[in-house]
Amino acid sequence: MVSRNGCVRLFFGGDRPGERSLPRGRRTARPSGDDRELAILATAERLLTEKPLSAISVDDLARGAGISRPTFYFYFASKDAVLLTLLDRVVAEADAATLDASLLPAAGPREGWRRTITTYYETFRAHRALTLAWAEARSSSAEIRELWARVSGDWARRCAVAIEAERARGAAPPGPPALDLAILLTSMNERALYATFSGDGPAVDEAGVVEVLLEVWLRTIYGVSPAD
Amino acid sequence: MVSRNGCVRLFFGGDRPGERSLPRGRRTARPSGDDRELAILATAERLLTEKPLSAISVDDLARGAGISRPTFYFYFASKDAVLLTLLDRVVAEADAATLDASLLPAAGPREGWRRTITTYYETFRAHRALTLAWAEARSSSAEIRELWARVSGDWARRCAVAIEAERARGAAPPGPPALDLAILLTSMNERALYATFSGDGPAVDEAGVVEVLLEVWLRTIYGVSPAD
DNA sequence: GACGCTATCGACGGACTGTCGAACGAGTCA
DNA sequence: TGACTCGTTCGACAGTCCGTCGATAGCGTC
Repeated sequence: MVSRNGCVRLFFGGDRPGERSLPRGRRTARPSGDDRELAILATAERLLTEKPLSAISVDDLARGAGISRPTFYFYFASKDAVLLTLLDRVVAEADAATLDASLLPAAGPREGWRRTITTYYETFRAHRALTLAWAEARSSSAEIRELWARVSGDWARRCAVAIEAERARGAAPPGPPALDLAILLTSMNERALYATFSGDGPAVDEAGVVEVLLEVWLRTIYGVSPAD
Repeated sequence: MVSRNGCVRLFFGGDRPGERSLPRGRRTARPSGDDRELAILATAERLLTEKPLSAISVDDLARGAGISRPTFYFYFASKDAVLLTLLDRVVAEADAATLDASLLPAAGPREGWRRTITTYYETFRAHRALTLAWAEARSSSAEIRELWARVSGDWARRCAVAIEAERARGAAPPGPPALDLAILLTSMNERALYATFSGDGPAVDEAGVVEVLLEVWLRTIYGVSPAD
């Protein structure tokens, strides 16, 4: 009796929403394992829009998917594993969106950076509940922490490359190491978007947050600081 | 049988470390309630340097303080209440440090903002374990979330006032609402320091983080962004 | 010396977790 | 046809943690 995990993640890694394989007409008496899996994932995403991750038990997920608690463990090793699978999907989506955005030609730096920030913003806004759960689970699950570290590390490295390019072509002045700046700016985006989505703590309102973020990015990358 | 909480928080609010009242020589047979309280708090702070908040049980705290688990509940309503008490102390310390820093005259803007950021940084660095626990508990406890919201809100408002003053005296150019900028910059500091302290995810190293943060603040407050 | 306040703990009930082992249905192969 | 496997399911168990109730014990005090 081996858990199906791992396979699940690979499955979703290569999957695009709405592209499920065929068994549309014929049906076996019992729903298939894949249906169960999807039911668990759907239940998780639905419940997360209603209450925080910590208030959702394995039993909730199992009942929501129409199975018993032990059966849940046949599909996923834990509640965190479900979240991880869900996040893999969002990450894939974000990567695709970033790629698309980077292919379009930009009118100028402001336009280019605005698109970069907007892409990031829209991707997570589209999965607001998941984003909040992600932040919550980062404390409790090492795997989720690692996934996050990888994603935000990639993101920061990509931005650093872009900053260096701007410096190389003379559009941006020299300054602190580009990677350090990129890390700080992406950290700011992460934290600011979390605050805006969750609504606790001081936050810039949802309508204006991208423009203000953009302004901070532009001033940081293209501006210079005064000498005392 | 009423829990002592609330009183506890007031007690610590007005307390400075090392200023305990007198019974140094004489001793009652049983350690007093205040001793127990302090023992619990000390145990919590010690254990937090060894493992994350989620890995510490009420039983751990009780045993560490030399009492049984039910007795723990005589002193604190929950594990989170202990953390809240600890955090109140750090917040008081941070407020005092900020006040001290704001009284010194600064040589110029760079020097002034550096001191502001350094104060914030040093205060939390001095209680690294607590800072990480704080972030962890923000998901699970509404009270801790509110304390955090209050503290970081105050902090952002104070910075906004300073930015407006710089604009008023002509040292800083106009730009987005000062409070929005202040919220983003303080969010950046918060997230960046957490990353630097915890070491997971991309982070600027501890030696350099204040200088790079400072550069982002200065460019954002005093710089201008290019038109496309 | 009876009363009340502070402090203490054993024991309980409840929520949740993760696992073990039995069982059941569907396909396959002798 | 029966036996054997494999994927799937769940009841039941053991374990951890939590928060509470009720009994009790010392200390001050009126």
